[in-house]
Amino acid sequence: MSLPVRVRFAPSPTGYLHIGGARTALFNWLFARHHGGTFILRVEDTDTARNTQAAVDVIFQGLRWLGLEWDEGPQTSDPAGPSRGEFGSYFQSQRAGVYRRRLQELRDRHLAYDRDGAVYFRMTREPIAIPDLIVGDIVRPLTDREQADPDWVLWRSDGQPVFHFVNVVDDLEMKVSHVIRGEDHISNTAKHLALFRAFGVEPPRYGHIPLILNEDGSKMSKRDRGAVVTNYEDEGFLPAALVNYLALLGWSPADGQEQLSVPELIARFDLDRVNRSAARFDVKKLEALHFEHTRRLDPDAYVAQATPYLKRAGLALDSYPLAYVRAALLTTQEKGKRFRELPLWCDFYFTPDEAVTFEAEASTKALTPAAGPMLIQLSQAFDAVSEFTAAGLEAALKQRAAAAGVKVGALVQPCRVACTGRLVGPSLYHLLEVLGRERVRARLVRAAARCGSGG
RNA sequence: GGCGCGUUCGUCUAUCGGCUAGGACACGGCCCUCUCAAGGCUGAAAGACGGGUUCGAUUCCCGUACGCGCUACCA
Repeated sequence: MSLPVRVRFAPSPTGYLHIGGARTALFNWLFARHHGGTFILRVEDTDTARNTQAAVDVIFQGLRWLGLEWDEGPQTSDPAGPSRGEFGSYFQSQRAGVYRRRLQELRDRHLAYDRDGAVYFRMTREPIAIPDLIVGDIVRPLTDREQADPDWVLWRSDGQPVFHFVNVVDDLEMKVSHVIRGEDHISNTAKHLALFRAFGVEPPRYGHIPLILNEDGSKMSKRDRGAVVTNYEDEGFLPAALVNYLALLGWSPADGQEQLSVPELIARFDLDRVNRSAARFDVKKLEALHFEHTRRLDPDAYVAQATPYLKRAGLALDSYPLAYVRAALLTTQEKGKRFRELPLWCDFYFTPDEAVTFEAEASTKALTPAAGPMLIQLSQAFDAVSEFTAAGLEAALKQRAAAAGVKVGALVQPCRVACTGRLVGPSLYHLLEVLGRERVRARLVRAAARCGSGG
């Protein structure tokens, strides 16, 4: 590893960022960060019919959400816009001159020639050995078709260079040291190696990583929800959790530790512990990691992450004092839920007392005729509490239960439903404290009246 | 069809010839408990198949099956 590490992620802007592409980007990024190298973003936008600036934005947004900042590459999604790095442009659509120059170079050396209006590469007739950092050394003999005619097209008759050519030229020009990409490119590598040889330069080192499959083992297509990175953002997964999960698909640290922060991943990631076999995507495990990462978040970060999702869901957070919003959200942190489902756990904080709605099952189970008087008594007991805190409220409620000769649960559930409208939610005493004396009183009284009427 | 890559509990994985095959997620049971959880303890669960090599194979080699990739003037 004498040369400086330079790796690249080279997506084609097709309108979405594939989860497999995201993991390829992640492995490249981790490898670069681990070795103090450079992570390059290059946009392969040669398909002018399909590629749009909006599609480029989707990729940028996905990478940024995951925290995969690039050291070299475009600064804006406009192909003609500015870029960072000395080897730009980083949009293939802007690099026609480079490709033409390189093509001429091959022609001058009689390694490229015209046939039927296209330019062909004079491919080696020998089997090609592909050294791979992950799969091991592979020898790929020529296929029967290649035996008959090993040469292949570099430049189409319509005036466009082909993928294999621009890919190699760019890796060469951008001084890429390691190519980490999906194993679907493993056979293509023979062509790429031959091209590097034709240019008379040392090829990069290759590492082909296995594919990601659906949960049922089928191939992921763009139609699969789980294949699209934005869906994970919409669902409210923590990016650090997705990064952690993705890293574990095909790679594992020597000691088997599974919860890893991004800095830990950077410190420990390397190619020698990457697998060779395809892995299925298991949302349950992602959820488990999301749970762990979420609980470990510092309170301010948790509030900052959760807030946009709740606003998007229509909760009027802005109508409440910041301290109240913060306290309310923090009662949900230990639940470790996806942010998308957070409204189920905290919408009652942001609902006027008279507008709390009771779920049908909650109402029948907890707001029984017998519960009415108990709620009134509980309300009075809470009024008598000097400090309206979780500890004080817990003591008061337990005292009330003992005095009434009922189990604590017989009081807890009616109280919870009265205040939240639901049977599940954050810790009761904590949510009462956050709601405060006035709101709690109003809700208990209102629900008590409802008990009498039989729902 | 040809060539290449892959194959350990349901899932992700550990194992670099000695394994009573370990961990995590998911699942079952028990405990704890203000709901749902979480947490603690615990249970069930794997080496695709067939040959070799070896004192000994999950580990090395070959074959078969299955999956995937490439085999384009797609990327």
